[in-house]
Amino acid sequence: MSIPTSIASQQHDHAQCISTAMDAAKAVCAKNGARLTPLREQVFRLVWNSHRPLGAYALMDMLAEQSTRKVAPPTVYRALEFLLEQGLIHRINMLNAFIGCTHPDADHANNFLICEHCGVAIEFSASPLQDSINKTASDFGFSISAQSIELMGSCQQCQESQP
Amino acid sequence: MSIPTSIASQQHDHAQCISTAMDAAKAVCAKNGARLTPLREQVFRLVWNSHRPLGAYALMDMLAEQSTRKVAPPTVYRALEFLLEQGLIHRINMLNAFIGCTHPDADHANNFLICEHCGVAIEFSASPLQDSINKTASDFGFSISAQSIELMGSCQQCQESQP
DNA sequence: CTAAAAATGTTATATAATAACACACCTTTA
DNA sequence: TAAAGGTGTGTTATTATATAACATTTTTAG
Repeated sequence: MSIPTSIASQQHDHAQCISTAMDAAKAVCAKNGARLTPLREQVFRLVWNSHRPLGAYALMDMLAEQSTRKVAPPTVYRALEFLLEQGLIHRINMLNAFIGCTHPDADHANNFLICEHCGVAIEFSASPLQDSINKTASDFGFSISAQSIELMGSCQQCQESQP
Repeated sequence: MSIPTSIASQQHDHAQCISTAMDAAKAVCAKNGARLTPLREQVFRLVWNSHRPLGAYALMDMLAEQSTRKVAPPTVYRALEFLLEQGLIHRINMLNAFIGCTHPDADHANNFLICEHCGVAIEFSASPLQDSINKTASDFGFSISAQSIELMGSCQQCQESQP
């Protein structure tokens, strides 16, 4: 498990959280020779403003608010595409939404627990799960190029507060 | 593994395949006191016409072809919603598309291998995988209400024929 | 038979994503 | 330095996916 549950509780230092993500992002881009332009960084920060997946149009509205100038869909989609390519964010397919990757350097498990009450998504990786996935694919002679594992439900706190 | 790989090969008796699915669907609806109306059955058959996930608008076009009358989106979306509720089809989130469920009576694992070359999607279930999923959720105190496991890649035959 | 419920038809609209082309800013190099 | 090419962004239009809201028909239940 790569992420402590406390993230879901909003009881963590989120400024620190963003700062760490920002540093990691810069390192990744430097390593890849990719340019984290001001626009891309702005979108990245917006994505990281919460631990909730955000839709492209929500991000676009936030961008527009921040920059006074009009912002069109391709602007945000291109930034998102770049961030996805660099492995700095993930797309949550069940929600058509995007969320910051919490371990951009490690293996890219891309597994999520998503709370349908508070909206928080927690990225996790678990070796036995991945082993099982790989074994299944192997049994079918299937070669995996991308995997999406999304578990929708209720996080611990929402279960406790909404009985 | 609930589905033989041979399904992917299109070397199976697909008429039989549809017929079996149709019988199972009728049984499920009977059990649930749900009405498999002509329209819903028509959509179900269209979904089952291949082992490839089909988009709602593709299904709509097929419906329109079959029925001479004009068909609007809500028509097909409502039928799809019904079939989803009854567990007779699944939605592939990575593709915004729908596919027939190959084991509508059993537990609903909802796990897919999807070939990006031939488009065939194979539903599978694997106990160790599910155990691992459940353990992860349990570790986080997370209660799962819906799960989506989609593995995109290349099936055995496509790997062999496209080296 | 009649009222309520369920299903379908119909029109409009919301939401998500991309295509196509223009322009600006580099950097390379001739 | 100027031309050429690449990359990133702006802009407009369009495509793709999905739902809201209300009218009408069909089915079921009392």
